[in-house]
Amino acid sequence: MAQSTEQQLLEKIVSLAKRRGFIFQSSEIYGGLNGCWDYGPLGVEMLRNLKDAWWRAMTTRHDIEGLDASILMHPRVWEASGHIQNFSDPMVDCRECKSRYRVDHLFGEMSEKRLKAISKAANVEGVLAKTIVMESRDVTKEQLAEIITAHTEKNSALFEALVQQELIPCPNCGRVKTLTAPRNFNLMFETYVGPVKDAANAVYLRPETAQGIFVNFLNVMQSSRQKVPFGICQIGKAFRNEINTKNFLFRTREFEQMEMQFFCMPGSDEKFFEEWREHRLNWWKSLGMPADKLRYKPHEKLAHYARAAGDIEFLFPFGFGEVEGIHNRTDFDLSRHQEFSGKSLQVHNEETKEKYTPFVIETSAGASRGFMAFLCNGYEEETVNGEQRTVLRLHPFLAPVKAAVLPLVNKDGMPEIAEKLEGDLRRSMKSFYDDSGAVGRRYRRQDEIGTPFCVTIDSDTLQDQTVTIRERDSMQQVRIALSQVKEYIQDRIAPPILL
RNA sequence: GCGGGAGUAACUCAGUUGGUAGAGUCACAGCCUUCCAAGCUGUUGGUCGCGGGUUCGAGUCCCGUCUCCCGCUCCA
Repeated sequence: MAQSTEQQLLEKIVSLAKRRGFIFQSSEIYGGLNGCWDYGPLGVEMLRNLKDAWWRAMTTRHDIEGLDASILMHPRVWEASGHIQNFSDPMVDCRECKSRYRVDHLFGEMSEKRLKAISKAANVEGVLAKTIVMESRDVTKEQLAEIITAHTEKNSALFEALVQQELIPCPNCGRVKTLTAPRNFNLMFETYVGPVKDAANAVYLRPETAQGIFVNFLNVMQSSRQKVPFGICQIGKAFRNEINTKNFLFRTREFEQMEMQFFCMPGSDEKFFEEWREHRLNWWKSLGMPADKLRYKPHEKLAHYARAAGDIEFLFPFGFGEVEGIHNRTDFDLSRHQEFSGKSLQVHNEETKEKYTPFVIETSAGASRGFMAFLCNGYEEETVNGEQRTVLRLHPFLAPVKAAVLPLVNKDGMPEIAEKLEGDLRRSMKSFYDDSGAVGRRYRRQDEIGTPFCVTIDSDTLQDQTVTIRERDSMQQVRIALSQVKEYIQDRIAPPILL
């Protein structure tokens, strides 16, 4: 079957990423591990640059503090956050047509008649009788789905009975009694503290970095002498046991987040949500993403904690995909941690002399996804003088190598001058010395890894101590004094300025 | 988890009815080269994804499995 152009593009990027040392498959010599990837020498430089750009954009503000919380946290954290309840969905398979469903999604297409029959049957089991829903007599699909799902998580007997009574057919093939017993899919990775594997000492690998920020809210505020409104930011790994990984780095089980939680007064939350949404979109643009490959998409269904939410999406070869989520988390998290820990997380309002629980605006960017997005955004093939040129148009701040130093030919002392210059540059930026093959070939090699500047030592250098600097995207050259090279490049690889 | 496609050198791929694993690129060592790659010489590099089976003999046939891509499903 013919592959789409987009598919070929992604494969070319994956291939380049491996060949040049950006991304390798995890444990490759053992056949790989599903959805796990390693960052090679160039990949790790670029990833660090990306994280650095984000870290600078956050922590150079007066109202944001940094944090690096432990990946393992007290298990109660995840009860409070709702992950233990909401991150495990009962799912069923159809034995005949092999379709898979979340239990709560099974009721969407059902007829009123069938719903009533289910309600009746379920009520016999005494499930609905305990709920408020029955008092209003009319059970909506959503309510029924919620009740049965919640019940099924604890005990699957009712669900199985309903299937056997031919009340829940497969929505796809329509056959009855073909659905398997519900199984819980827990999206959190579980491990054990101490050498004994026992449910009593089970802990989780964090599925988001946010909770480390919430539980440290007061610690940070007091030690840094901040006052609401202010934010706490953190970069770190998070883990989700996804059913399916997909699209190279896009959906993986281990990934890195760049999160900032902004604490504010209730009532100011909507204003800060808008501000941060704008600000974060601008950040992506400031690193070279064109407006037509970025969009903001509001969530249609809101999570249990959110009042407003949306995604910043980038146009990947496979279509638009989320690179950052913006959420108004309200006071949900702090309130829950207050409730579960018994510790006050309220702050004092100096004007009204009252205590309140701050609202939180979350900006949660994917470092791994962002990395892939910039790789895809930068990749370009073009024809120059009849020859193909592959170039990674990365923002200079993101580029893994900032400058290559090349002797035009390997004689007349050019290599010596070039090596000395490269040694000087190396102290303040990632640089590379290359003397193999024709200079044009060396330029193209640097283009392929996104090096923004190539400095060439030629015969003029021997005469007047000047060199050429060739810019990656335009391929234009300028001639400047050897002594000016470091300053010239440093001016042009600075982090973007964010307004 | 289901369906489809793929897996042979670091990369892209050939490999005929089952009969001694190949090319180009890349890399490395030289030569050549005075500004936009694919000139010359040489070299390194392969458990043919992995494990079984059939066979005198398997990259090739059969079974299982892993990984990647696509589509479903999933993605609080």
